[in-house]
Amino acid sequence: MRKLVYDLETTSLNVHKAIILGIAICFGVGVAVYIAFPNDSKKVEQILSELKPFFEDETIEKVGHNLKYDNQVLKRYGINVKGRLHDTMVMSYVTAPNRESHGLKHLSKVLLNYQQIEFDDIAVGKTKKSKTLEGIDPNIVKNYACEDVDQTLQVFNNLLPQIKDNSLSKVYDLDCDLVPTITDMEFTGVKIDSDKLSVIESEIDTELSIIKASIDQIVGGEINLNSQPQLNKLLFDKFNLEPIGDKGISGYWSVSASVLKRLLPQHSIIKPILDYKGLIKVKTTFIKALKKVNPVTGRLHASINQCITETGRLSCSKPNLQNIPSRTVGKRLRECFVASGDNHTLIGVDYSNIELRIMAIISQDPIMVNAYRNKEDLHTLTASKALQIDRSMVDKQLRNVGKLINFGLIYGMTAKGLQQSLYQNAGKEYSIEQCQSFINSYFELYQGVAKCREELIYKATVNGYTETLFGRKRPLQHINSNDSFKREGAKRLALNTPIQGSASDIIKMAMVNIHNRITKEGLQSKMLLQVHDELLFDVPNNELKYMETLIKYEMENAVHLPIALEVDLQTGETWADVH
DNA sequence: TATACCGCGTT
DNA sequence: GACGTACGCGGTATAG
Repeated sequence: MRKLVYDLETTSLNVHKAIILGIAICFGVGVAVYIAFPNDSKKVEQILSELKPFFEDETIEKVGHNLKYDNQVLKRYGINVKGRLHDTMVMSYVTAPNRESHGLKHLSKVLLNYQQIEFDDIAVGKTKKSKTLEGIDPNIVKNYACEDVDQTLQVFNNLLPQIKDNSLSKVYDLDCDLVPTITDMEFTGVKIDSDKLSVIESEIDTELSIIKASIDQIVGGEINLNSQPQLNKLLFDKFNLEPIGDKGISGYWSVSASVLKRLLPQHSIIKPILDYKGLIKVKTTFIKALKKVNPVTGRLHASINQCITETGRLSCSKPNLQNIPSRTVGKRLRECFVASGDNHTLIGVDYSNIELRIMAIISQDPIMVNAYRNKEDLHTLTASKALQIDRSMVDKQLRNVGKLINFGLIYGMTAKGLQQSLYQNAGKEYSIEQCQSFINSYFELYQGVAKCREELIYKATVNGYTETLFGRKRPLQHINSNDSFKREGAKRLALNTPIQGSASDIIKMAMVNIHNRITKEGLQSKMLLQVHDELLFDVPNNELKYMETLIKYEMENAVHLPIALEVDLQTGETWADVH
């Protein structure tokens, strides 16, 4: 099999503006070819069109570092890279998700003991952020680019045996298959209704100034509500409120929302402060984020990161679209995520209770498995058993308590954690003892889960890592620590990571299969976002019915497990309509 | 200007 | 003494 190892040097990390300065290519273990492109888009296009057949040859394996980036640049020049992909960043990630860096230079240093030329040493620019290779002597760029290609191939050869020896091939292949999917998602971006965004912003501005005025009046002067020291002075010195909770490392009392809520009865200023904090967060974080629309494409292109989390989940940044409000005051912002045109519709699909189902599958707990097979309501069942009441007595509120206990299980709950969760999310005040008894009753009901937890912890203790259903491994350095706090933390991860990570593996499989079908069948539909157990699509209306069936099928059948997976699918004009 | 800490949005 | 997973990112405070 022939291998094409390649690396591009561009003037900007923003792929929609990227101008190629250099490209180094090496066919297998051979001679590196370096081509310097002048800052001349015609010339770039001409040379790239000559290289196109190699990139698009299905029989040539491709090796690169962070190919999501390079392939996106190539895509912009009309090249759709085909053939088996190998990505050394992904290799680093699956072999050691906790590695301090997955950067090529770091890998080269720690795996091959080679010190590469640093970008900062050859690039020019005033600040670290604005450094660029533009205008640099082509010979210098050449050495830099060729070194990257050389080291990429060496890192590849170094890590490939590790993947095979540690049975990581399955998740490695999965993550490689996902690269083109994510490349396309980033490239596509999402359409934002900027007019609606402006309307929402001005409404929030108005409300903010009203609240701010009333606060200033009560205070009798200006105060910065974002400042913990200033709020401490105001509340605990000037107004003499009784502090709740504890001081942080900084020496100030916490003034977080949960603390402020408990201070509500003490002073009339607390309510407007809470309102202000909620709104200012929406303005400074989320509205600001949605304004980062790319002027060239007119769409919002976030970074979807594949090699960050230790569980195998994706993350999202610049901006983070995985934490746009869905329940709190800013949830209206989801109305600004719209279909790409008049004849397009959004489809939102989420797995229902995927993590709990995986818990049932991993543990093979008979009560839990039966509940799912018989389509019983697990939250109600949990509530009745944990609270030791008859099932007919479980109302909506108590069902919610059951739900929170079920969630607590996944996170490795302690009595204290459960107490806080029940107070914050359900407004229920239980004693530590009561919460401990809930947990005890819980594990009495789900004995298979209790046993499974012990086994997972034992396995982690022996192996030094925990793993997902599909073999993705997460090292747990502290699992045998003498420090009980660290050790207990690692024990929670020994349970949580298989659940969270397996769910993530499954949605990744679904994403790959859906993307493959869209590509192979020549469909115009686009996958836009992934939010851990949820996918968002933009589809032309003439594909709507077909895509609904396709997506539902591929998500529910991504993998066949002892308990069936179910998804909820919705269609609509905006993200708010489909969630 | 860079870093630490706090706080908070999602799952 | 900490006491629920996984993140990204905004702000202030502080040190350089």
